[in-house]
Amino acid sequence: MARPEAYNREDVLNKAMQHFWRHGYEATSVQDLVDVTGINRSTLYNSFGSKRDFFMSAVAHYRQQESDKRLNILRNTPAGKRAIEHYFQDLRDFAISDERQLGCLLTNAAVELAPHDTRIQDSLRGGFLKVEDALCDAIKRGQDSGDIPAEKNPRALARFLLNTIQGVRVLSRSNADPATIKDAISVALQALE
Amino acid sequence: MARPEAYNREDVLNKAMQHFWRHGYEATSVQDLVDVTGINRSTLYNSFGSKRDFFMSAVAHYRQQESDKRLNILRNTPAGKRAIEHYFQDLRDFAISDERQLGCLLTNAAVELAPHDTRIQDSLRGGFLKVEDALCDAIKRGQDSGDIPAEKNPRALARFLLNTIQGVRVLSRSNADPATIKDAISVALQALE
DNA sequence: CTCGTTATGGAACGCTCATTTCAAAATGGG
DNA sequence: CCCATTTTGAAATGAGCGTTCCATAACGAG
Repeated sequence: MARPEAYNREDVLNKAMQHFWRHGYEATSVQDLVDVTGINRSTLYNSFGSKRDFFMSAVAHYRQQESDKRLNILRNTPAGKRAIEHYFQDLRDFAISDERQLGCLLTNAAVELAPHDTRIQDSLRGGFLKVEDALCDAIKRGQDSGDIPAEKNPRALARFLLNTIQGVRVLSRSNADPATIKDAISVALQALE
Repeated sequence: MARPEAYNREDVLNKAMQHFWRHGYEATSVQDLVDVTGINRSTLYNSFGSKRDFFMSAVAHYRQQESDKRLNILRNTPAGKRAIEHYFQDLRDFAISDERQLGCLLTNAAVELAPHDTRIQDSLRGGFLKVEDALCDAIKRGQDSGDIPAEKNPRALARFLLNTIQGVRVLSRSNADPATIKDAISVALQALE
């Protein structure tokens, strides 16, 4: 009953997300978004709202595509300790091969925008909490099966691991020596012993 | 033999640093810098160069004022383990009382700019390496005095602690729950046992 | 007191920013 | 086949960006 859209929403969101991920929010102009997504300015404003709205959608898209993909490793591996080791192995492999220095969109956005935008801050803290909770569940599974010492506080351990993840995201975005990242992760995982 | 400067260089650098620290690079305009430092536009360009140059100077100023201040805790406490504990206690106290969500200027700059500016990236990596080296020295002192297990790899441990610091900087900038930061640090320090 | 030198104030530069406007184009139901 | 509805394209908006320019002010040396 009306003219159909000439673009694919998923595709556009993905391209915008990639650009924000690499360049950050402020350094990305609406013109950049027009160029990289291939859609028209009007289409952008009609379908995705303001630049800030578009960014929020890109963050949500990231949480669905990238974040959840990695969280599922954590949730779908029954053995808790193995789940965590697998998760950090993936994190390490991505970090040391991250030649474009992407880091993590959520971490990047937190550092750039969290102090000035509570809407984004809340979304990001929600994303971090999901990771913390998934880690905590995995730790408890590991304790139940005897792979992780029962006397450890699972919540504190999960928070520590979340903190370690954030550190790795910063280091890989700064183009740190891969050995630094490897060492940081392998020492961190000693906390499970 | 010529007109003297009407401003104090240290004072101007300090005010600019504070503003960049809180707002980041891109979100800070030259007009903001003029307003916050009180100096004139011409004076700014004559004495500090471009906005990017000014930012580099602010980062250098931060490394001298803030970073070195904390590094001296690490270097001046003879007992290595105590030095590290004291350093992290300071980090924790700052992080949980960091209501303005400043985080660390070096970390913030790394996340925002490192992938796009090798000049800044090199400066920041240099700053991180100084922390890593100071931690490594402190660990070795702790091992010599028997406070830290001798079988631990001091370099790997130092890198792990550096990574932990970066994580804390991200979490405090995101306005994380203080308990999260406390847990992350106290579990991390178990690595010295 | 004057002159060379440097700092200052403020206007002006051209450009890019995020956002809006509006007519033209493209559809499917009646 | 045409009309109601929505998307699309391109131009325009005004504000703000980083940077430059130049006349004026303020000093120390001679």
